[in-house]
Amino acid sequence: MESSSAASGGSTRREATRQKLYEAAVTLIAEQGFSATTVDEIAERAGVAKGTVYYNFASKSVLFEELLRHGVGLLTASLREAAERTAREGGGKVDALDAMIRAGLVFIDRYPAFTQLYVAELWRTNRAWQSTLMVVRQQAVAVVEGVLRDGVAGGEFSEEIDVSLTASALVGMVLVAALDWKSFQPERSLDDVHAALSRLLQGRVSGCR
Amino acid sequence: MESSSAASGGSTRREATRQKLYEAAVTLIAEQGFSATTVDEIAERAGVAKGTVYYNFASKSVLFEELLRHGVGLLTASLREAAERTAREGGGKVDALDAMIRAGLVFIDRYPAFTQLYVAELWRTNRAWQSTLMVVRQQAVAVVEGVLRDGVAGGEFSEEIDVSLTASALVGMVLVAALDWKSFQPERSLDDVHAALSRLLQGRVSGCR
DNA sequence: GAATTTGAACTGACTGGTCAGTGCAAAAAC
DNA sequence: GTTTTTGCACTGACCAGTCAGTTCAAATTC
Repeated sequence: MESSSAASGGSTRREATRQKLYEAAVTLIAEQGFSATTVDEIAERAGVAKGTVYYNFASKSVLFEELLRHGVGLLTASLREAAERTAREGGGKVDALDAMIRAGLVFIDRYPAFTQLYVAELWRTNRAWQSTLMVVRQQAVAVVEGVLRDGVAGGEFSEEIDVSLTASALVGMVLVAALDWKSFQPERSLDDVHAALSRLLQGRVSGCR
Repeated sequence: MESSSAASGGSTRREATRQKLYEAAVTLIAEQGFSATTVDEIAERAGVAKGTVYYNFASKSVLFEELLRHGVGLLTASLREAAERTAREGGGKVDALDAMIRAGLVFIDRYPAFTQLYVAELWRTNRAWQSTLMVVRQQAVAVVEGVLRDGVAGGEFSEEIDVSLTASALVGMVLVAALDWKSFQPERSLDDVHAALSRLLQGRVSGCR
């Protein structure tokens, strides 16, 4: 009979409160950082009693860790989807990279606070959720690396390229450009930003005389 | 007879303790974040009493702000020097960009903790030192933008490029690649990393078939 | 050149406040 | 009638910032 649960993951009501808590936590932590954000603030912004936070999550750090997992899961899925879509449509690996750049921009456009918070935590050492972060980072970067590797194997990219470093650099390019976009020129359109990054990717800035 | 001070900037002893405090603070804050790092920890690692911190800096945030200013000052000077050197040696703007990439890598190689901490704070809003951070960021990015602008004016780069976005993207490329290098593949050489990024800059990954 | 003074630099115990996490009885939702 | 949420008082640890007192090297005096 499965009692009162929705299809997959537990009761709907509970899921809704958890979602509210995620949303409250993500913006507050993006603004202030993890330690500077209090559980009382999170509860207040979510419109929920403090006790409810602890009814739903074992601790403040657990809430944060699940938030990270949840967010990066969305990003990874989106990147993977973009790569697969171009493959289905018969595009080359350059098109796949370009589509992933766009997917990254769309993600950041939609979840700027999450991105901000993720970047702020990624290279920290000595934190409780460091291992979670590493796992989850690898999932996302692996998608980009996969496309690069396939491109090299298929002769579309030079054999000289360093897959993992290039993947990091591409991620960095999109990440920083997008965060600056959102922070300092939020009025610009996504297409505009995408065009600028495409141009850079294809070496039309400094190569290809 | 000018009493007990050394030539220019206040007593030497004081300057030495401030330096020790900077060094202690930068690593601790890079590891744990600003709020999670206590003044007691900073004092202990610097081998100094807590009171000394407050004798030398008005508050924890002021210490941090001065640290930021100090660090970004070093970076900006280094980028500017790289650009000027290539100009003196008759290199083009592509060479200047390449030299700045190297200068960025050298800086991050030398001050990884500072870089880490800077990235973690850069896109936060609502923090006391936000305005300091903006000013200081602009100084560094402006150097890259200047080279791009000159390159466009001199016909070396396409007129289509978006200067400020491209500058952000380039900074991001170097930043993320270097942080990943230091965090996950620290055994690699700087030349190696530099070569990979040069290749990407010159479009030899996906453009220029 | 020994004795004394000066003051910048430093010390560390202490204070007042903040915050994660708890406990629980009653209400609401399902 | 079970699950979830509420409201709120409470605890104990932790921490930024303070301040009365100490140190010591250079300057001054004798």
